[in-house]
Amino acid sequence: MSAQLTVHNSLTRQKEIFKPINEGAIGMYVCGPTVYSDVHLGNCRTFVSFDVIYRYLLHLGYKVRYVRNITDVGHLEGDADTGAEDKISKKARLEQIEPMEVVQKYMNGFHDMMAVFNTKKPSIEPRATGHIVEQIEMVQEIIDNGYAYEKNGSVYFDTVKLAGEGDKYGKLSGRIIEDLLVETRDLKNQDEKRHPSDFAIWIKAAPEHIMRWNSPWSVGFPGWHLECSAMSTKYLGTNFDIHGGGNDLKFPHHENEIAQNYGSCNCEPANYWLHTNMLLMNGKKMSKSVDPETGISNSIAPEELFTGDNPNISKGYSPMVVRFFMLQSHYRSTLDLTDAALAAAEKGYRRLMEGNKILQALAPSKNSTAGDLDKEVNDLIQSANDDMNDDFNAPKAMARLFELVSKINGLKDGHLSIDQITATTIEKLKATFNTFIFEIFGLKDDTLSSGGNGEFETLDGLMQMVIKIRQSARQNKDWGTADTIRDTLKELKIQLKDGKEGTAWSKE
RNA sequence: GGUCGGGUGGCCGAGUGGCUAGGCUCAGGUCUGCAAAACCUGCUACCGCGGUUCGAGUCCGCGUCCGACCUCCA
Repeated sequence: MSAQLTVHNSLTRQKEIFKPINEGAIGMYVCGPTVYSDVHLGNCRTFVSFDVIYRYLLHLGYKVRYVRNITDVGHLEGDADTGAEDKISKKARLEQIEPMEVVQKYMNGFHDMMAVFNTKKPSIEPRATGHIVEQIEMVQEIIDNGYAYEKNGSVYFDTVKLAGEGDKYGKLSGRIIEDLLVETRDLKNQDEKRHPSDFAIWIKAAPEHIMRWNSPWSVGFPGWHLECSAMSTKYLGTNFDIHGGGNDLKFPHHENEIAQNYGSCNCEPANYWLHTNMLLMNGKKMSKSVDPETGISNSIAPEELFTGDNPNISKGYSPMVVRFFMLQSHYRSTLDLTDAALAAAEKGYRRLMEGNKILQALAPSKNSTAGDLDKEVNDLIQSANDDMNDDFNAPKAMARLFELVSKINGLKDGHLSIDQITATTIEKLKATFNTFIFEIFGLKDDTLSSGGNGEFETLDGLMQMVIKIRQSARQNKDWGTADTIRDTLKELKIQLKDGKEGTAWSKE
């Protein structure tokens, strides 16, 4: 716990004090999606995790250039050899449309989903096809430096040469070249490679391959790993602060990225590598294959999660509930998505939002003194900040907020005395909640009618009228009318809460 | 087989040497016309076996189970 930001660096496998290259500014590159199909829910978790990291860095006052690419060429099915097919190309062939149509369609869908999850847009979102020139230049540099060789129009990275120069190849993933040799299966066109662990950085296009560009070596297309090296270098420089991505990208993608950067400029791209862990469902990896016993597949699309139209869940959950659910675990831990866990998250999310509403309406006492409670509250606020500094420990910071919610409810209930908290502390608490919930965690309060244009005011006015009518019925002991009003509202998913100081309402 | 990471109370999930995580569920209570909400109280766990230590979910060793990557998958 300290005021200093520490991050877990995958490269060294330990927490390190974060020091940006240029004071006050941060360059961050995160591997974006390959847009050949609808966005995967696990992918959403990764980007929500990095969204919180991005938001927190901004909150700390850093100027952040956040680069997240769109992979629209080069990601192959199968090994990166000429026998395999580009994912985008394949989809275009199957759907009989232009590759760029495939890309546009799924990129739009991806952007929509990112908006639904309330993630901030990156500063730059470069596309691989828009940087073919840069990639060809990088291939040439790597060849010139002797780290790559051309064979039959394709260019391969010489992993053996790099591995011979210390720990430069395999450092991130903990792999050594001898192991790679043993593990590698029978691959097509292996004879073009000098070593099985070598990987393609330029691939000669097969006749049926639609996406192709001219290059000094052949009409072809860049290897998948190359785009991230080229684009991160272009927008963040040869050495930048943070590189992130899903855990599963560590090898081969990120390892090869590092290799390419060494090969082209003998420099290590990022100082800190951050990797998010996987999202599981019912304790297992999500998989579209159907279980022969149950007849259902262990997978769910984001839309299905919202609508509830999936056998793995009992009802739909709002995007903010899902985001809250994701925030309750650390980004480096696996997260198990189950119906029960989502239901729990939904309740917790509402408790947090309700707590904040009560807090914001809280009036400080005029004759208050800083008692024990004042200190407790200040300590909890400090802890929440410290937790975020400790490798972005959002779940722990969240726990601190819930402890504060407990205090807030106590104040509302009269169980705790507001005289024990100074007006300054109340103001600080209000600001802290708004900052954490909306700015850092990126949640939105969807328990309110969020239509804007005074829609909420209208609804609230109506509700106050209904509550008044019910109140007079209650005073006349007309329980039938009072309960009819309550039950009817419940059907409309509006809950009435009878308290000591009158009745409040909220949307479920 | 190799590499990496895990096994925490009914469920989810923090926590790296001694101090209540938190959310949800469940049980009892306060309040309430009844209910809900809110509040209070209770349920006090750390895969197994060794070891280090005054003291270990927390460090070390072995075993065991699970997941990821190595092969398309975030």
